[in-house]
Amino acid sequence: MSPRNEETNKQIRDERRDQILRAALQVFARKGLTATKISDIAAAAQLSHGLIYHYFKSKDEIFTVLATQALDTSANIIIQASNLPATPWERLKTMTEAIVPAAYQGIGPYYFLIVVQAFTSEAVPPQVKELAARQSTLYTEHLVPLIREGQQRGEIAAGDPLQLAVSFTSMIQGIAIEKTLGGEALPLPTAEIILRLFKPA
Amino acid sequence: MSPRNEETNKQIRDERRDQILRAALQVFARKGLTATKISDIAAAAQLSHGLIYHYFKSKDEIFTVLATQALDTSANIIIQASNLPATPWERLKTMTEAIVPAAYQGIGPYYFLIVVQAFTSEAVPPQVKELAARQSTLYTEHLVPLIREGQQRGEIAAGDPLQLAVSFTSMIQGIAIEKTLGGEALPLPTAEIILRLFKPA
DNA sequence: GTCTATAAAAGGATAGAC
DNA sequence: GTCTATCCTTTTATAGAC
Repeated sequence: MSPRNEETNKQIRDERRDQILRAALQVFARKGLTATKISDIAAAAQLSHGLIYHYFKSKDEIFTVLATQALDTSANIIIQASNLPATPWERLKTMTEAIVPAAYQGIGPYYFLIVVQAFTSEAVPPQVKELAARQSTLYTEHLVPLIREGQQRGEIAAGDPLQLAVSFTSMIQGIAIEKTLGGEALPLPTAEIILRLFKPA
Repeated sequence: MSPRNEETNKQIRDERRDQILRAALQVFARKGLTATKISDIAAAAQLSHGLIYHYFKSKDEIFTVLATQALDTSANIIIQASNLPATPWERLKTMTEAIVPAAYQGIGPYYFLIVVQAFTSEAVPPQVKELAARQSTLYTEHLVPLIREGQQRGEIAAGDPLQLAVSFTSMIQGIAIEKTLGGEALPLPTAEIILRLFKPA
């Protein structure tokens, strides 16, 4: 029980935990929660399935951790950009340009797919369902005033602000889905194209 | 074995088959293929689970039937509108206005969710995966020339036609997802808003 | 900390009665 | 045509060895 062993062990534990989460993220994104077997995660992480249960209580717990990370991250992008000292249009632009790379690059798309599942599937743990619902209202609470303000300044097309907000989030989610189809790399919409949804006629 | 009994039996069989498919459509859409238990479908259809196997060979077969219906229907909308005798913009408008009610009304959204699953989940039967891949190329084969033509006429914004086609299909899929969140009825984008993606600056 | 072997449960699919 | 009871595979989760 020397201090050095303690520390080394903690490092190993953290490393393993991360390893499992990284592996689970990709399998969950591709197959969904229920279709993912613990043995799938174990294989992807190159660990025995027994060890998974040493680090997590259940499959649902792993999914919940990942979904929480994903939902929090996306919420933070919205909130941060909403509070910038800039015009509504510029804030919307900044927001979109922050989301686009997150949706397109690296492991970002996997997280988006987890979010999609959190929103769409009833097979998800209740805790995740609740969090998703809360985040959904959070989006509109930040986006709607932003859009309304932009409309008053004539920067954004007229119409129901909530409808525009829904259009925006729909587009983002749709892109994340499209991103996963592509074994071939499809050319995904740029921030400029997405922002056309808000352009006055 | 009188003719009357034969006919009546056929009616009953057709009725039951439809009943099962209708029930399965909604459960699959909400929970996904793997998370849906045969007993879920049976409960939704108000039939015993044993009877489901009298009409279908397996859970996968039911899903495959529904996915095929859904993918064929969506492909037909694209193809039909593509071949109209009208300007590219008008064809795109017709197409969008045909998709919007299909995505918003009645059981349409459920079918869209099945399509989303066909595209995104690896847990889906291989046959469905192949069909989805084929439909995906079909979309672009019809949309890309349409967009290119519209660009030549100055009706559609410049840029990679494939990228615009992907933007369009992403938006549609995203809307179908958003539609299912809403216990509360969210105001979904109109065809007019969707078409802004193609509007020249 | 990690693995293998085993128990326990869940769910898909079938058989046979009505 | 329909249901209930049963089988059996799959998968989750645990126990114990290393």
